[in-house]
Amino acid sequence: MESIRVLVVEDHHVVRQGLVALLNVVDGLEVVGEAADGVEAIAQIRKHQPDVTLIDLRLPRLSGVEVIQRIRMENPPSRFIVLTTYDGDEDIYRALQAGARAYLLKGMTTEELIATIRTVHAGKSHIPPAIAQRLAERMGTEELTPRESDVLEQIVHGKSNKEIATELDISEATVKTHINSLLGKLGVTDRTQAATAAIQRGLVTLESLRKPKQ
Amino acid sequence: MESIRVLVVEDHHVVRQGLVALLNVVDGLEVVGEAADGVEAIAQIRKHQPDVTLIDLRLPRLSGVEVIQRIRMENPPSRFIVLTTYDGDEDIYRALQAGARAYLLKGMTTEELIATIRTVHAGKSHIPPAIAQRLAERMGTEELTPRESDVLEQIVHGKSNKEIATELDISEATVKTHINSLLGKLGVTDRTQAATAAIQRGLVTLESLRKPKQ
DNA sequence: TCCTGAGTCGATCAAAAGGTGGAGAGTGCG
DNA sequence: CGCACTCTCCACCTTTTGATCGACTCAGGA
Repeated sequence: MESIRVLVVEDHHVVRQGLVALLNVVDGLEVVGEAADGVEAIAQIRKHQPDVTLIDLRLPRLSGVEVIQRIRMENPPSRFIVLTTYDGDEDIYRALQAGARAYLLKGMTTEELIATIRTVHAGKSHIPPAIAQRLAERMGTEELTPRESDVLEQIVHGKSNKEIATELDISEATVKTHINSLLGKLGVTDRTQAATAAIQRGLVTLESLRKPKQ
Repeated sequence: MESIRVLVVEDHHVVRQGLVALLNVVDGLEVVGEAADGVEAIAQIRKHQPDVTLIDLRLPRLSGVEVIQRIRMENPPSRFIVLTTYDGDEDIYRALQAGARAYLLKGMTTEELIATIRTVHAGKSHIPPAIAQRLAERMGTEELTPRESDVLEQIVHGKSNKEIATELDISEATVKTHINSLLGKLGVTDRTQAATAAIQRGLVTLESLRKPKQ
């Protein structure tokens, strides 16, 4: 019988090694390649045409979501299992939208990992109940408009309404309008809750907090 | 020549396997044990008396910092290398205070890992420049009092001053006093900045945001 | 004992934030 | 074209927040 051909995409060296080491001793699985960033991942997928790709979402150069989107456009049969430590809901959401078939946390057991690879290879999906639930909750919520997202980002960065107005080159009244709207959509009552909700959901990355620009 | 005896403490299965697999092929290193949580870690350290312990800070049952503290009290020669994906500054700070000799990010290369193990085994310390810098910045900042920390936690949870007063059973005036004080200590100007700063520095965990209590 | 730091509270005031309603301009779509 | 949506802005109002005084208690250390 044919082995399932697996590609591992993960930037953390130690984790990647761990995955490869784990998978290589399993019968019926074969690791055909590794990649440490998004660009490399695309090259490897094109080259090896793996049955299943294990992919981290946080990757240098090109995010996991982008990799999935690009590959899905050119080669439908490729299947993705998203692997992450634990970020926000937003990433999960986008990855599944992009066409990932499964989502695994890095705390999983070896058995879960292997079972999921087999499930996905068989053409089925696998979403942990805890994640499925949060995803369902998210479904009911409205999307923020681009401008509202801009404002939210500024809020997370600790800007006052006046500062946001200056930054985005609009009036303070408009800032208030957007805030009022986004508070409602996020289901919160003030900017502090909006900020923590945004961080929690992965709408804004924690890294971006450290650096003032980009 | 004798091998350096290493213990690996890490709850994420995949990462632990990766570390063990990496270390076992290195000459002069020997992995004498593994542990997946803090309690197990203490048992293993007592049993195997490793030269160097690689330890994650986020562990079930007993945190990495607590493990280091307890072991340091009973057996001075044990040496610790803290390993983490990337949390806040606060954890790094406490781990180093507790007696850790080095701090490594999971994105490190195999070479860095091995070199650090050798360095630490030789009795020296190894702190990456980026972390050393942030640590230095932190030194200048004042510590929050226990009560201020309570208030900050409530702020991060999106509570208003009135709600905080009720929650902590003090008057709103007192809440304001504490907030005024902690804003100064954190070097920020409003509660939203305080909230993001707290999350960033690891003063409050993101997990605690999801669950209302505990 | 005196002093310090922490915690508590009050009053007052200015600034910021949030809530509501309305309203015009632009875009894209059926 | 008409409709929906977004973005923009204004006015008015209430509530919240933050800043700055001062003051009392309590515990612990010099």
